[in-house]
Amino acid sequence: MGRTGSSRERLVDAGAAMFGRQGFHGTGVKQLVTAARAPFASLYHFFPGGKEELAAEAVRRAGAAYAAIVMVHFPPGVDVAAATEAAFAGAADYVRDSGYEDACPIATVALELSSTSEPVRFACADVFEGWIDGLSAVFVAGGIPDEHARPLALQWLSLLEGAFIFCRASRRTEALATAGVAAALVRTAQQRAPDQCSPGVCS
Amino acid sequence: MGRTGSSRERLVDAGAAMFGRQGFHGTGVKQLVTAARAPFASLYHFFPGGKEELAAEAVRRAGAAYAAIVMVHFPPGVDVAAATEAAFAGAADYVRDSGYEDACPIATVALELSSTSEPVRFACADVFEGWIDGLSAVFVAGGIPDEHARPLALQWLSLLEGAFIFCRASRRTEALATAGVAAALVRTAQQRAPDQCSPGVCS
DNA sequence: GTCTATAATTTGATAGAC
DNA sequence: GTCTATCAAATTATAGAC
Repeated sequence: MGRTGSSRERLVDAGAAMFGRQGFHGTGVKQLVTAARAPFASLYHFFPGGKEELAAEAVRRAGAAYAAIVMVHFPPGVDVAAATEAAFAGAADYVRDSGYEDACPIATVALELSSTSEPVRFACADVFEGWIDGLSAVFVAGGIPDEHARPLALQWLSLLEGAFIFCRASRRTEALATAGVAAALVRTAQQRAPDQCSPGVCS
Repeated sequence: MGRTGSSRERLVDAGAAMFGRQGFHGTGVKQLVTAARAPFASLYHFFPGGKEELAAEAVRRAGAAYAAIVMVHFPPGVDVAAATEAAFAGAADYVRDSGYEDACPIATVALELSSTSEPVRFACADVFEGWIDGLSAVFVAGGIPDEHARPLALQWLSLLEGAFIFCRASRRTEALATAGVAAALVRTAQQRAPDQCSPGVCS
């Protein structure tokens, strides 16, 4: 985790990494402060709400970091379908290279806490909404009609998140490879006029 | 949970329900035996491997039950696209009606334990593989070319699993509705000859 | 802001009688 | 197979000195 930044920063970074890999309930606060090389008391000094408050902030940080990783594949002017293929291929490499430990940094926490912690659920929803908005924007920039951008982004991200689950359980990248092909269908929408829209690419 | 079946059966049923909703680490063994109305000692009598061994069997039971729920929408002769729309609409109703607590019964456990419990990871992978095979079979029966069936099933399930995550976090059904439209694209593959296959529906 | 020590509870799991 | 009692460890969180 390194020793960069303040104790507070290191706690959030450690939380982003550990909650993402082990989940919320699978990560102990002692393990967390140790990994962060932060004083134990600092956790409750900076986050009076304890583990839950730290998790909410860790989710936001992990979400922002992951958005940046995905958006690297969408520089201005890039072909949307080609970028999609590259993004899914990159995700597959990343999951495999981590020994199938690292995939989506917030999905596990989202599923664990969406029914029991409103602050964390809201943080997850907020991160997801940011991803949808970001993808929609690059889709529009890439020539996708405005009204198709959001549903396509949602389908694109659903394919990615779902495939992550299958890849981690099977320890194979087949699901991400296959999902990437489907996500690249954005090019189909790109080549159609809005009034000829095929069911499946718009909702 | 009822008081049907043996203690062993009730433990597995309770595990299937509670691990699905609260995750593995979020469910305590005491809470579990209480819900199952089973003697505490029975857990370790029937499952010497403890919580982990019970979880592996609960995953298999929950997976089989969920497959049945989905397959209800695919009776012999049904139109695959129509069945897909019905299945996703049914999933959206189910998630909403549960207060966004119940979605995929094994996804949370799969993400929590895929890196730390080989028996549970394998059970999840096994269940997923069964779902893929089952869906592939109904796709083939519905006229999808053999070589397209498995990738389509994987894409279909990835869309469902991913959308579940977004729906639970956002407490809205938009993601499932949108993913359902994309999944219904199977009809596109159905109407194309294998050699004219569009990228996105085969891999 | 960080230290040490510990409170208070819960956890998963076991022992031995019946 | 089930009972009661309990263990040892880990858990989140807090108190009070510095």
